[in-house]
Amino acid sequence: MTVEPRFDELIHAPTRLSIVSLLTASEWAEFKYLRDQVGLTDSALSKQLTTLEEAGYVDIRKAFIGKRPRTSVRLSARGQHAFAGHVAALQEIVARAGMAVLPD
Amino acid sequence: MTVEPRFDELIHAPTRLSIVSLLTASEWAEFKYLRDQVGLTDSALSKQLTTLEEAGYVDIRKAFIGKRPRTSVRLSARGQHAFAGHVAALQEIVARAGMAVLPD
DNA sequence: ACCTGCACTTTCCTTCTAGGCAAGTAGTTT
DNA sequence: AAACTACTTGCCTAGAAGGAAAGTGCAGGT
Repeated sequence: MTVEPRFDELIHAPTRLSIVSLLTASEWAEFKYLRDQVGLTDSALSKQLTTLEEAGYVDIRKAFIGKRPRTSVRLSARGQHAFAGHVAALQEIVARAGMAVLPD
Repeated sequence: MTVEPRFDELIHAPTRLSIVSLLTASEWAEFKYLRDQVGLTDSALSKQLTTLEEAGYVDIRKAFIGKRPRTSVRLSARGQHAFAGHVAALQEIVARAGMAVLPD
């Protein structure tokens, strides 16, 4: 169950970090939901999802709910693994940091 | 001892994150040491340190060791606090992320 | 006095990225 | 046919990062 720490620049970027972390919490997440949670425009989110998809980190499902299209996204196995690796890398950084005297 | 989580974009950026985390581990760190650890050119590091100094996150000491100038850097109290807050924010993100089934 | 070297700093330049807006696409409803 | 929903793509701008090279200040050698 040991995950090799691997700092992932693609995941690290603030917006994608929030997108990915939202996705770990859910199975399929809808486009509008993500857009509102991360606070992006449709276009910006669309591009980030494309970036994540091209990296193989997310699966994108375009389904019809009734007669309206719905785009949903989830982390792929690769994406989950990359996220876990990135978190491990961050934890390593924090661990190396002495976590010394913190002035309150 | 509770640190309020506060995502800090300035600290989050990869190079500065590594600089700051190196600084938490030491008291005063020398320019050359930092430069080699983070793998930057002199100019790039100099600029990052200026950025951190302007944010009030580091103290920069220019002393003469023998007759040669030595620039050393350390985290300021502000910098330590900001780093701790950022780490707390990251931990919150990780905590919210279900940390679900990780395929090995 | 002059030139070189060290230890950075600053300037200039290129590249990359993110995000907004507006236009485009496709199917749907009125 | 026009408008609307749900995105996607193209165009553009602004900001950030980093390298190369020139600049600064002090020290030592010739």
